[in-house]
Amino acid sequence: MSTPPAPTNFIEEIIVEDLESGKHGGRIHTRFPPEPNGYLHIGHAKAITISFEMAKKYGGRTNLRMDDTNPTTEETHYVDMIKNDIKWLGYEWEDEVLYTSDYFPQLYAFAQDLIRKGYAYVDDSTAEEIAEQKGDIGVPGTNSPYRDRSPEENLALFEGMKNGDFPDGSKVLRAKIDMAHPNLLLRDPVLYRIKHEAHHRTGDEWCIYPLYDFAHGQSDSIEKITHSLCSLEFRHHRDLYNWLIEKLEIFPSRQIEFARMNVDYFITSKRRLKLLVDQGVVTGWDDPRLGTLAGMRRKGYPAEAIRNFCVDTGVAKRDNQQEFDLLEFKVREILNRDAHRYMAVLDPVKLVIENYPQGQVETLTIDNNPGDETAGTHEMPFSRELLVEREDFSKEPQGRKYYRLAPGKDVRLKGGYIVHCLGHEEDADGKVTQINCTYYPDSKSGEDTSGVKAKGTLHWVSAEHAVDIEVRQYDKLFTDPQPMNHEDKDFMEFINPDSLVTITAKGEPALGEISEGGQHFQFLRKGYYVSDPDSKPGHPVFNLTVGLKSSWKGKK
RNA sequence: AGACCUAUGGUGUAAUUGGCAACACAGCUGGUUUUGGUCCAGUCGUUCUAGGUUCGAGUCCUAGUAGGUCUACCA
Repeated sequence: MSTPPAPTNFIEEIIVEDLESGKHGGRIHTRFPPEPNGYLHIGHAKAITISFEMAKKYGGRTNLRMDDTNPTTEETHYVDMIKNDIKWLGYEWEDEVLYTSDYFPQLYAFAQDLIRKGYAYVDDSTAEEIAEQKGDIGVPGTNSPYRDRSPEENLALFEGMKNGDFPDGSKVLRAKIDMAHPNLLLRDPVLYRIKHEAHHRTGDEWCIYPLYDFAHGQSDSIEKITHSLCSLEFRHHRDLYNWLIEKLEIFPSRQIEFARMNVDYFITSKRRLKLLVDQGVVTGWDDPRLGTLAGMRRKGYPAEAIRNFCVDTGVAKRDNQQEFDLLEFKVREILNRDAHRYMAVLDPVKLVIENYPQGQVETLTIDNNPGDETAGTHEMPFSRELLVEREDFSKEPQGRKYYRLAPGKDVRLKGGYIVHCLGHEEDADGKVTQINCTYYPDSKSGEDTSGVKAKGTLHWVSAEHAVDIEVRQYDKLFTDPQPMNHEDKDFMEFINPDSLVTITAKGEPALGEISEGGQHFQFLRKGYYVSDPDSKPGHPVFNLTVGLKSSWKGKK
């Protein structure tokens, strides 16, 4: 066997150790176990990345398993969304999607085994009574009065539970461990509860359902998962995970916990996400302002960028808070490489080239990506009347490092000519209505013999040929990077009122052809944009993915 | 308060397992550029505290401090 790749974090160190010691015959098998009751978000992306990449790196496999043990909250709809999101992220699971619910018969048999061995009992206590029996942190609990029922009686009662002889909440199956254990989870945890409720896959077949602690580890074991990776809050569950594996004498999967990733401006709490959707703060679970996979996809974040972000932020056991800047860097990194450059003027003002022939239209060739020769070119019309960005003109520029339009300045129109700014016209309110220029006929891009030097280059569109495009200017959803970390204030108080500003902009003609979502562009000098699924023929819609980085401190 | 986990620049992650604390992002300077983008160069700044072991400690030991997790018939 060849030597395994060098580990880059503590989990990989464990994997390498296991590989070298020949544990499980050198087999590596991980799993991602979402509960199908909500949408996947950036935190899940981290978990997915860790489990899938780890297996990939060490020649292992990864299962996708729906952890569907609670019929009350789970729906098939979510299963479909989850599968779609994971595929989009770029991962393929082993074989078919697996379901914890497929193991219900096996889990039931495990429970019977536990009962026979004297490690579990049926308890008639109410939920409140069980809570009381738990004791408290640092205070031992008390035994349930039903704790010492015989295995025979327990077996019969448990079967009765399964057969629907008892109403919801009247009985539970509990592990018999230690009511004084310092880990509260080992104070006779509930293993099975009665729920006369239809399950999204097993229908009415069952009226008892296992709880997480009696389903998750057992499912890992059934699938012979070697390394079960989960987040830190499950640390205390590991003691129970191991106890059950030991008592059941089943395949010893190993649980390893890592710190989950937090990202500035993103909320990952299912409850809060739902609140934002229900209250109409955002338009849905796929709103581009949310940290859901569906939202980030709609915002134009490439899957590759999200994967890189998750991988490059590493794996450790301390709480972490990732800066939004890094995520945006990862997004720009991919988009700069891949996105084709087009021109769109967000806040247009007319620019007239006085010495350019009336009615003349030239077709100019624009590089799709100056950093990638293979990306090709596209054409756009140039004419006497153009539209340029209002902020690219100044009546009285401040400072000598001003490269844009101002009286007396020379500026290159990207892919076209250099123009000389003469002045402007304005309305009664002092608002600029037109910029007047002349152009240097021998300064055409690619064949410039004018000798004129223009420090600035601007984007533009031909007024006559430009098309209306709907542009959704997204900004961060919150005004605070960690809106839920304020003890005195609710996170809803930090909603950014300007997180979405919708405008009608002027795009170059080619943008008018866009009629479907998911196409990435760079609007020259403005930012990266993606066409939105709301786009219709004749009505293209673009979402701001991320702005271009700017080192210009003159404005904004 | 019991138990468990964690502590390295502004953020995050490394450090050949006891041997010159590095990489990325962010910030700041400058250069290139038909995007004030990209790219390139430079720069800023770090081992929670106190003891101890050792020729030598971010790493090992002790004590403290700080943060996190745990008392659902949720996962």
